[in-house]
Amino acid sequence: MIKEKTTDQLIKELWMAIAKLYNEEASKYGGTMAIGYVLLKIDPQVGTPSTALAPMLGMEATSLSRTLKKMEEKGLIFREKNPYDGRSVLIKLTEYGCQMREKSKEVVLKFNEVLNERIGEEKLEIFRSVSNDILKIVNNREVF
Amino acid sequence: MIKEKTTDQLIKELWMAIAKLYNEEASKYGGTMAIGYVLLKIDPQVGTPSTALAPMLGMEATSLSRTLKKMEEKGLIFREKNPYDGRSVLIKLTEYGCQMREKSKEVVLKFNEVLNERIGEEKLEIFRSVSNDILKIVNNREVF
DNA sequence: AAAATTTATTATGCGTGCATAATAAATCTT
DNA sequence: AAGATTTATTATGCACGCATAATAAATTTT
Repeated sequence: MIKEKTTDQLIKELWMAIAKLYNEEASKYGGTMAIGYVLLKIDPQVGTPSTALAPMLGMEATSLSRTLKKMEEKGLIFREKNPYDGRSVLIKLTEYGCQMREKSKEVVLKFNEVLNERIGEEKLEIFRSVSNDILKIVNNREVF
Repeated sequence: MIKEKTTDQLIKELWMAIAKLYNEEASKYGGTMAIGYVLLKIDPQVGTPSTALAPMLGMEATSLSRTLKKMEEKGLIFREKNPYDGRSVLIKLTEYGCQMREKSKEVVLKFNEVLNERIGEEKLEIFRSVSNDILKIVNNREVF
């Protein structure tokens, strides 16, 4: 029997809790967590190439496709042809999308602000550094 | 624009990466991440009351229901009536379930062992402590 | 004991990510 | 320019968590 909570499960619970909180906040103005994350990565002035979004979000392009479709249906974004590469597309925010982006930004900023206050910059920096180290170990498959 | 990666997104990416890794490992012997986690919480000798499982896993009982059903279909567990509380049920491992539990245990132990080696106990302990602090802040809704 | 309440479980639907396969459009070869 | 290849996007299905509502069974109240 594994007595104390393992680190992996701790990370799982932590992320699930944050996701739940973010979804609660987002649902107050008709959004979702995933949409909020995407909004934040779109440049409100000039837009962002669709190909750049997935890497920025650390996720697969295929996973993004559905979310972008929903965002288009909700009137948050529109697609503009990139004259330099006809396969890629520029994702741009609508006026409504810009407003929602601000809401998402507030939530994320507020949350991270609270973390800074409550945890303290020093410990939080160690936490972030260790997170990055684990991420590298996992992504480079240095475990199995 | 938020320049550096926010802590929440770091946690998201970290968990997604671990989940992916665990799913890869589990799929090698016909399992899944979620099933692995449940298996670990079931006492191989005397079984575990179904009501105790969700809290141990830090998840909702309703979320567990489907996974338990699949585990039953796969022949990993069976349910035994609890004579002391007819509403609750004792979840027990089959022989096959015990074997799979060992496999899951190996994966989790190995992963956490590597973390200890590579990160170092001291930094890892800070990481875990901060994780718990953030978890409390989020679960107590001390943010919004 | 019958009715009301509590508690455990299941059903259903949604959101979100992954993987694989299929499309579609551009680029490269010849 | 025609065909082959690469690259971006979408389609589909699975896993997994949540929420809400519906069931079912026990416990408590009367």
